[in-house]
Amino acid sequence: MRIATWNVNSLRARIDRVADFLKRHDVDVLALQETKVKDDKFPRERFDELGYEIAFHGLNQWNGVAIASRVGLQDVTVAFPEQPGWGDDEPVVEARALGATVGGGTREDGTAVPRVRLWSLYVPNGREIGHPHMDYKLRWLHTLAGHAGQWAAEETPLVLMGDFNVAPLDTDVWDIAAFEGLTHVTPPEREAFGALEQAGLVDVVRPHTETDTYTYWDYQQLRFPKRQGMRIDFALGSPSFAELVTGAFVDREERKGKGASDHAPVVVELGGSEAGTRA
DNA sequence: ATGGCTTTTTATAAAAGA
Repeated sequence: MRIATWNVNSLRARIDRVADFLKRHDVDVLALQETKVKDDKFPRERFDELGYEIAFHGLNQWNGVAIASRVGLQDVTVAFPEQPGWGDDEPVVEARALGATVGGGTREDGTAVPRVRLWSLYVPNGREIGHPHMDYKLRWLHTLAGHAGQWAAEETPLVLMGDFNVAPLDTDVWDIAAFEGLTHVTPPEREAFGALEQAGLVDVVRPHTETDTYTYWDYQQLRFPKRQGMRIDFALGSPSFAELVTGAFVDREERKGKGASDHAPVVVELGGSEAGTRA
């Protein structure tokens, strides 16, 4: 079974790329972020045609998350408990978190599909050090981490996937010196990301990738051809999920060409359960 | 050079991204 996550930076602008990606890599489940589409304009027909069930949540042109699955899609949850909102007087809980349970059935060939509890997450950017959005980002991550331990203790393997907007290691950016005074690499952000790891989650992709593997390259300054990127998109799994993982990669090809998102998809390969392993 | 790119909107300038 293959599960992927991708910040598409507008789903409607890239729906053909998404369809090609699903086919090319034989992806069973895809978590999307920054769909930038309100629910009433979501291109659900495209997923129907491709044979995927789809859950989505978008309030306006900002943010937006979705989960597509061709191995079942159940118990969809919009937002996590106590998810912080954004705004002065009446904070709005933005479209940044969508949970669903996928898999759990049997394939046509009789092999078992692992059952997985999945969250598609789009962590607030933070904007600038000292900006209220940074406080929002930190509260958002710490609140999420406050629930992660309990979720990870459930029987169903858990994975939090998405754009975390934090580069946990200095080597996760192309030049740490160039990030002096900028967001994504500050100690408070790394601590907030670390809280998820302290809750028992592990990065299931890093062990399968090179140190200089990135998931994001700025549209400006020719960052992609210069290989000047950031690793900020992750799949954090519970121990039981991590045991299922047999491989992972970043699809760098998706960042190439006209009409690419500034993020590349991250793909996680799962082996079968005891009941059967897919060939 | 207070930008350089890309997307959205009941647009056509401003916000957001990172």
